[in-house]
Amino acid sequence: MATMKQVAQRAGVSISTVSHVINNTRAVSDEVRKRVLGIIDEMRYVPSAVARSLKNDKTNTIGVLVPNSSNPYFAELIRWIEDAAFELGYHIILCNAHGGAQKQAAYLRLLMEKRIDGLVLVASGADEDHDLLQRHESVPIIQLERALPGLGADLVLAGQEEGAWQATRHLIELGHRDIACVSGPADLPRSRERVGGFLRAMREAGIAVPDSEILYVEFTSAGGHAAFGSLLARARRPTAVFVTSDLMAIGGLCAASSAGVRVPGELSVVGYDDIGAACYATPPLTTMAPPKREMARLAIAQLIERIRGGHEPLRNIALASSLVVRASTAPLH
Amino acid sequence: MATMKQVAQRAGVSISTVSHVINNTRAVSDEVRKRVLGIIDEMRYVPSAVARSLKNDKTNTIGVLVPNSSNPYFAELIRWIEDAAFELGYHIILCNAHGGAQKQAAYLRLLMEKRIDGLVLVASGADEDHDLLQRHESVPIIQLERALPGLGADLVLAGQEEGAWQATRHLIELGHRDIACVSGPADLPRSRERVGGFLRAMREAGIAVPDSEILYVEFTSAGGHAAFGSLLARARRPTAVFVTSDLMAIGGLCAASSAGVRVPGELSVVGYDDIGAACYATPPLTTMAPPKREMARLAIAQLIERIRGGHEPLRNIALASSLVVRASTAPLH
DNA sequence: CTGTTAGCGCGTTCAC
DNA sequence: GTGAACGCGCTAACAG
Repeated sequence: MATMKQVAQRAGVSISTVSHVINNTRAVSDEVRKRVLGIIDEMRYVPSAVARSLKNDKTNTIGVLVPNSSNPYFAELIRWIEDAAFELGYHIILCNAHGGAQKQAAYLRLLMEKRIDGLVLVASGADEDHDLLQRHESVPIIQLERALPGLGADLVLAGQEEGAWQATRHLIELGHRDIACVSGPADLPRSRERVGGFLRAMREAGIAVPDSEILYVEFTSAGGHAAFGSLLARARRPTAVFVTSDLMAIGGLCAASSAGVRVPGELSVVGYDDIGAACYATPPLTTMAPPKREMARLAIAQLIERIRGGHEPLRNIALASSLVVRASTAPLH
Repeated sequence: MATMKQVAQRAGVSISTVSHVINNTRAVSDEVRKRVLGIIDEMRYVPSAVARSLKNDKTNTIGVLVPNSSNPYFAELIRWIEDAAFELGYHIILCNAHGGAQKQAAYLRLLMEKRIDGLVLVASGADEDHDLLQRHESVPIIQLERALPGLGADLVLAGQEEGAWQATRHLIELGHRDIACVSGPADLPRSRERVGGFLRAMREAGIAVPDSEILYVEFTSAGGHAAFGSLLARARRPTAVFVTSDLMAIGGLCAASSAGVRVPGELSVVGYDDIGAACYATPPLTTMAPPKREMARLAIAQLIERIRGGHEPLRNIALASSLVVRASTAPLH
């Protein structure tokens, strides 16, 4: 690939002149400018971001570390993150921690070597992440949804406890009292918060919740399917279920359908996340919708402000999620 | 962030010694090695990949350009691409063309500046992409699923025409003859190939296909929903539908359910892509499954071989998709 | 076994 | 309006 030097030589000017016509950083006679531009085009010269980065000590790159990018919720989040970053002239290095604390650590190391300008961290919650605290050194971090204990970084979230509370309220207001909760693994903070909101709503409504009404399963459609399977096999079935993610809820809907249980006729279901598929589930899923796009936008904006040297105290930005009522919930009988 | 020079100074050795202990690139006395390693740890020194890249003329980074990363099919593909790349020591820069030829061009430019080692190109098909031909200069490209006309690059695909043929055969073998086809926009090559396979299967079976039996809609669940809406409102309804993507099929299933049409009792539906949601649709969707993981693996392997200087003639790697029979298809009456 | 040195491609003084 | 020269952090070829 052509270099600036070659361009300069070919155009019969100095390297610095070429640099200046490229960056419009000082006056250049029209004649020289045209000539240089011509050569650049002719030689298909493309400036090297890596040399530039070395000089300027910034890469215009931000790392995005998520548990699993193929999960629709994260996929949608990433899409908006990418979008917002691109608007502001940044690129995304996509990193899937994918469960392994090991892979996550490897990625963090690589990101540091790459000298990313900032990091978007969507913590899985399996808190092996303390390694971060040591390494992040002055690399601005924005956390999405979940604050790592002790990591001094800004945070953007859409109150999960509050959202779960709201979803549960919806069911209670429809007259339901026998409400089960299907949650992801108990050790994930994301699960814990949502279950917390559920419990608070129930408590406030004066409804006792036996332990048996809360099922902890894998954070997948398969998990939801299994949970509904056992729930619906009971002698006394709940009349409604709050499921802490749409992915699980959709699995549950599938199980209900096979079991011949009508939703919402016999069973109301409300999910969480408002992934694209929720709208076309059978029946269309009532769910809590976090403002994914806004979260991404704010996260990137805040991160870039930090990158540009903002030294304000840490910010926690909390957004509200909204209940989207579709067809999977109905008044009790 | 600490630099190699500082480490060397602090350890009382030369810069090159530090370099060599880091890269294990020549013998270093145990004593010195330990000392240097100690300082490195103490100073939290992390080598700079950008300086290294400048020197070595490679970045260990590959660009991934897709139409829309939040589409579950692409999201799943990306996840496997990321996985395969990571295994081989490469990172991913994620780029959403997202429709705009403009954004795509901007990204390509940026990727060239970043000096990516290779590019994974999942062409949207809207062939504004000819700009590529000019710029890609010696940057190895691997195309997924669709070959850009005239771009001299390797290709990995899972025969779409063949897959569509197979899906249609499945319906025909179940006894269906009134089979409609719901396709994405007619101008997308992806759509055209799949419709082609459908038509071939029908023709081979001696079944005439009036134009009215092929609906072209948006490549989304909403599109599928709309298509099924109009299909099911007809006086004479098809008994089966081949839908060229699961996303559309799921939208269709939703429409069928609202219309009170039983699937597969009154209507068989087969999709394409085998996205995660297909398995938990209501009913679980019969669909063609491209070997996404294998495609990603092969694509990355081939790309990296090119990066390492492989100069064999261009390769077209074609893989077979497999039919996954679930519960959305049944014998005719 | 270790140190010195010359670039990699670019931005940026400083001098003309 | 233009050019020469230094250095960003690192690797590698060349001495010792």
